[in-house]
Amino acid sequence: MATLKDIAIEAGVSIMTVSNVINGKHSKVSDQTITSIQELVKKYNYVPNLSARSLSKKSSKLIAIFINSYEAKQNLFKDPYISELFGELESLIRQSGYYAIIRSVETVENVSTILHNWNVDGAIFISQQPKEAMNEILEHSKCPIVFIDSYNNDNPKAIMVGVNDYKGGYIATKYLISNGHRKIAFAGCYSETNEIVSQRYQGYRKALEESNIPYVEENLINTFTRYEDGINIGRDMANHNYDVSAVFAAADLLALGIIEGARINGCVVPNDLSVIGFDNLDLCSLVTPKLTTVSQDVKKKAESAVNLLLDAINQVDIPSQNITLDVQLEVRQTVQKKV
Amino acid sequence: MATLKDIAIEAGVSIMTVSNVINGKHSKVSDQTITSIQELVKKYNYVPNLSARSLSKKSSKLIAIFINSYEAKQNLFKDPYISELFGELESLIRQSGYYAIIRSVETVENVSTILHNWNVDGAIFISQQPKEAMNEILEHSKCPIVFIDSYNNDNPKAIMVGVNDYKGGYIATKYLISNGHRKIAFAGCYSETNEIVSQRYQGYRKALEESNIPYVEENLINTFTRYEDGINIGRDMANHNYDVSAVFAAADLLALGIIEGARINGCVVPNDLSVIGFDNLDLCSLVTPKLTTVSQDVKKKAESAVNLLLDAINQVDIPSQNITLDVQLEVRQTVQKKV
DNA sequence: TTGTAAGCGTTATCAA
DNA sequence: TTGATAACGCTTACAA
Repeated sequence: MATLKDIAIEAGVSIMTVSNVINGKHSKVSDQTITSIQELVKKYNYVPNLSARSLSKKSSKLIAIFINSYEAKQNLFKDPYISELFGELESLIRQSGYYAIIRSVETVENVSTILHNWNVDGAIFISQQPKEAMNEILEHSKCPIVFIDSYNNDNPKAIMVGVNDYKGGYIATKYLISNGHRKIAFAGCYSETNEIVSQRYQGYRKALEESNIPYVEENLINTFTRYEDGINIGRDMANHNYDVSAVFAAADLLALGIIEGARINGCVVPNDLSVIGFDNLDLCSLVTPKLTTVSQDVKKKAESAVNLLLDAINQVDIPSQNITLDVQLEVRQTVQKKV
Repeated sequence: MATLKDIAIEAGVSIMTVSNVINGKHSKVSDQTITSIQELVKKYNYVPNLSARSLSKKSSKLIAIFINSYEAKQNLFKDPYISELFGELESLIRQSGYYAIIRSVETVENVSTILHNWNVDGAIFISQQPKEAMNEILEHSKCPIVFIDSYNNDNPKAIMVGVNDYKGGYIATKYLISNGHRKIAFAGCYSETNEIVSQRYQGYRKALEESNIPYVEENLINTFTRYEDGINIGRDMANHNYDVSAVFAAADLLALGIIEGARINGCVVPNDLSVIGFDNLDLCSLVTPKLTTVSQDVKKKAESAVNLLLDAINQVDIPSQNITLDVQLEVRQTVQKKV
């Protein structure tokens, strides 16, 4: 591998002159030497050693993408929402001239180690982090970090990108109610620490309340959000283990599973059961019946995350640290008027 | 950030002593100093600067994962097979003490630049590469590279991991024939350069030939392999644009799309049409009817790739450079005896 | 058991 | 416009 030194020697100039040409500081070099050096660069296929550059500049052009190691003991990349988001992020990072290092993490220590190991310029978390973890991570790091889909109002260092989960839960439930449903289940991975789902759930509760529909505890179905989990719930619905005419599922995959599980057991959506999902995966408009769902714009989410991060890296003044993207209802075919 | 120097000063020893402790070369340091240094390491949360280490060791502990930028103008991570494979690879790389850098690439030059920029120890391609691209990449790189799902018999430097695509096409078609089908379509992204699909196709042809079934050119359906592409094909099948009673689709997603497209248009699988897919995604056994498919073991594929790569990095003698994993037929519910 | 010196490839700083 | 020098944080090789 050719180095600056090699080229400098062959060109009969100093290393710094070559370095300046490489870095486009043309004001500091004569046109003559520029062209002669550029030829040599081409001839030897010179590419800068980024470890060396990183060492000397104290900035690596690396962005770390972190993801939780497992959920339900499963490769998280099997989740189509996560994969799509990841693909968009990678693409944007590359187009911005950065390099993406991907890392699944189990503990908080893992994170700061990586951050310092590689002198990364910034980081993005693509799966939700509990508030305590966020605070600990932020405390130990000096580079900006964007958290996607996390909630934390207390820490000013936290840069967050998310969607209006509360509104999502609200409009979905409202829509079911406006279609005459009053017995509505909420299905999702509900827990104190899962703010996303809590928010969607709060929106659901609010909509019920506004219509004076009494809340029924049994209608909160706490579950993982994989397709197979939905299958089980759909089966239970078909078997009338729940007294509901509609379900709001906090993830499309879960909703699709519910529909399938119900169908297998003789309960047809939307005739016998109305279902709304969340995410608006491509799949929603391809299956039958097409899934009515709360849509979020994954591309925009990725863009917002990368833009915020780059602004923070470049110390651009950011109007607001956080971005909450809007959601909207995609009305399709899985909700029917209750007669 | 604490450095070796900081710790050395505080401990009143030389940098090298600290370095030796960090690297576990305990034979070279007295027990006393070891413990005192280890305390300081903990106190200052010392983590080694891997850029510096990489620079001086000429090895980075980085493994690059490459993927083609786009297919059908689409984020490739939307493909569940790719995502799952990627997730497994990331996990294995991490567990092996390496760091994964992910990069989508458009041109061959991109690749060698990254390889040299970061001094990566090895690389893995997770989407199929044409032979010429492989050769060019290998020529310009000195680190070992594993190609998943690529075909190249000519280049001894190429390390390849794949599945027996030919056999997959063969057993799928054979199974359809044994169920009385004689008019069988092949659907896939067929082209001269797409060896995977060509192999599956050759297997299909071979099976037809063995049963003296004349080959019908119209039954080769050349298509992208997304769900939505399948929808269109299924519709055409329902409308009898093809004179077939069965389809072998070169990807599960495509097969599922075909089934759905057919169903929407009044053609029920397996009663009116038999379908076999390829990959054995989790989804196959969750949908109705459950998809009969040629299964490949994605986890094993990822393991094979990482193991071969690590062996090559560590110069372990490898019995064979290449691994071809077996495939088998998963008989489920989408093939019916033709009456 | 401990330490010294040189070098990895680059950039920043300052001098010529 | 060009170059010399030091520095980034670490490891290798060798000396004490």
